Amino acid sequence: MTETVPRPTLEAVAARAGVSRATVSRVVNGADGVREPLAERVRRAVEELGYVPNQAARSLVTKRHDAVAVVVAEPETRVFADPFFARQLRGISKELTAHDNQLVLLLTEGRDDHARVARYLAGGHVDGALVFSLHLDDPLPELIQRAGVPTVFGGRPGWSGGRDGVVYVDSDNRGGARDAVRHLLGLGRGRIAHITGALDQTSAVDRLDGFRDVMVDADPRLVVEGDFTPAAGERAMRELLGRCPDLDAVFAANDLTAVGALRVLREHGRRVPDDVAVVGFDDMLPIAEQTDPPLTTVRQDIEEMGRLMARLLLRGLDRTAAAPENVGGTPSSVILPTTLVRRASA
Amino acid sequence: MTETVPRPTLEAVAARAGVSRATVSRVVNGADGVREPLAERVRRAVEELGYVPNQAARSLVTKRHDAVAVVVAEPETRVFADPFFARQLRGISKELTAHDNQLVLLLTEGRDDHARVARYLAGGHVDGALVFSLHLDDPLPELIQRAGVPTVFGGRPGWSGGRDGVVYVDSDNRGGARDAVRHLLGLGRGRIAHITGALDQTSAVDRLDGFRDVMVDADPRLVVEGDFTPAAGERAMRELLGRCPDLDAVFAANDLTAVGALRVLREHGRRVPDDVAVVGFDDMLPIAEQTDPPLTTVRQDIEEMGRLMARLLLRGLDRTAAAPENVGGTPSSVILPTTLVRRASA
DNA sequence: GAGAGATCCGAGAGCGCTCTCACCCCTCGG
DNA sequence: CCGAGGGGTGAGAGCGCTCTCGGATCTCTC
Repeated sequence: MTETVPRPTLEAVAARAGVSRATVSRVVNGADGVREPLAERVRRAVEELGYVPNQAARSLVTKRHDAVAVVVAEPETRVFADPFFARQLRGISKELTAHDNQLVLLLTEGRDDHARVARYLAGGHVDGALVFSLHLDDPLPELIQRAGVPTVFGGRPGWSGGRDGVVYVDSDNRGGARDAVRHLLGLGRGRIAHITGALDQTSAVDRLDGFRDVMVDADPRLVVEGDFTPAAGERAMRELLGRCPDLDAVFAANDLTAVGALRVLREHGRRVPDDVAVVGFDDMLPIAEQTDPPLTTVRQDIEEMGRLMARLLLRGLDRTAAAPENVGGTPSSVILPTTLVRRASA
Repeated sequence: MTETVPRPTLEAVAARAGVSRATVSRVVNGADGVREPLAERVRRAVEELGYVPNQAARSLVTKRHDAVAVVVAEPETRVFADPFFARQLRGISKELTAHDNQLVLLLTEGRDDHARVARYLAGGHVDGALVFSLHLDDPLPELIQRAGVPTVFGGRPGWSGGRDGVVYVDSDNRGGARDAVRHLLGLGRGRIAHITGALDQTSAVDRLDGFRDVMVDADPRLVVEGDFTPAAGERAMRELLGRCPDLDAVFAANDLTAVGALRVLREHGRRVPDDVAVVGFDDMLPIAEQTDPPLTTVRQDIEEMGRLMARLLLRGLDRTAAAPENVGGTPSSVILPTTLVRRASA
């Protein structure tokens, strides 16, 4: 299991190179102002001793950690079942790595865990936080704000906290939903149903709003609440078929929901898209391509969302102060556009 | 974006409570030896000032971080595509959280990144590391060992490093494979093919060995190399059908591979299991249940593997020294049993 | 009621690093 | 050839915490 060995300190390197700690520090941190022969001697000493700076000591004085926490405020079962998260995480990871920042993943294990997370953030382990998938009644943003940790949210938090400094990255959920429904209308469909996502999340609410924007006086029985899972899609679809057997289109709050809906439609012998057209949301690959028929859906660039979240945070931390695009001071929220992807289901 | 505010220090709390730093430290760390009225005063001061200990300062002296790195030595595309990883991570996360340890996720972005990871581990950010999904030629274990970080591997590393202290958690891949093939034999199948996993990983090699244990003199044309992906499953299945149209069973190195194989079998009009029986490996839910027909497969408890990895590491770090099961000194590797799950495909 | 022993608390050193500031030496202009 | 100026280097303080150790206080016991 490889035992831990006492590491050489700056002091040791200094002694070996016959210089002061300050000089070694300068060389190690790439500051100039050390003449070449000396610098070389220091580098050799570092090499020979296998010196690696102690981060704890360093952060103690610099108050920087070069680490960012990613908080997923979701029951973990969902986190991993939903590829959405993975994509976003990937974007984040790329961006952070590019700026030499570490990613500290904080998974919450149920509600009580929020306090633990807040404690961790307040403990000064990380320079900032990226928070995902908040629910409306979630105490986390409140706690984080109190902890005073710079934060960027993924998805518009349904909460303003009285402060206007809340920064988030979101897709244009409402606009995307409108596009989806308009597309169905354009196909000549009139009885369009909507299976919502979990309505305690703003993304679900926004998509529902988009649906209603277009279907101003839709039959209320055509809207059924879901929760973004395939299981909910199935349940909701069954309910819809029972209530309104004459429906000719379904706009599902996401692709997973659509998958569930497709399954039930097939079960009931409804042909897609001939009898019922189906549109999803997310363009979650490869799922969206492999359904039968392949799913028409609203694409959002999830990885880009992640990347952007990280970039906004780092910018706020002055990490990329030198970057050319970094004019204009404090970062503000970003809404990414969506695009309709036509496949066979609608 | 919530600006960072100077945090109160131990000193401040001590001043407010009218005691020494030492006393506050004792109270905060739950050490006994502080009389109740005083302790209460300290707790109030902590509360009022919103004091949270500075971790950097703390680790500087204790040399503990209560954090563990999880290193995934896999091109990230695969990491997230494969639910395997998610399960294991979940087990790890649970166990770590239960012992108040943080999970630091290190994703490697290509080969060069190994150096970055090694540097991070050597930097003394974490108390130990959990490393996954190694490939045979991977330089990472070597680097990690040199960094002197206690480590537990997920899956037997195909590398011993000359030291015998390597600890890992693995499934009984070879035994599981034997069970799968014997099951097919028991079904009266004689022409059993095997689609391997990525043969630069020990799990794939072990499963192949298990296959050969039972099919001692199998037609070598019945073994095709894959890489654990559905795409490879399709390709390999096509090749197999071309080479040996008379095959009557397939043992796939994992469920994803089996999914690909099933697709191609259907395409070619072979009925499963009537014409060709198929067995997978992993019992990856829900995939394994939702294939058509539902997949017979070899189950391994992936989450438990993760949990166990974390437990072994923490034990090695003396975190759980008081735990009753913790007799017997240095932890050693664990091989978890597998079980055959019979569904419809074989 | 006094001494021994246990208990509680505070002073202070030190973890490994960064960063300021003062000092030294080297160079160059007059 | 001497003094001013500037760049290179080192001394030392201090980041916020833990932990040892000695002294003060308390509790018994006879």
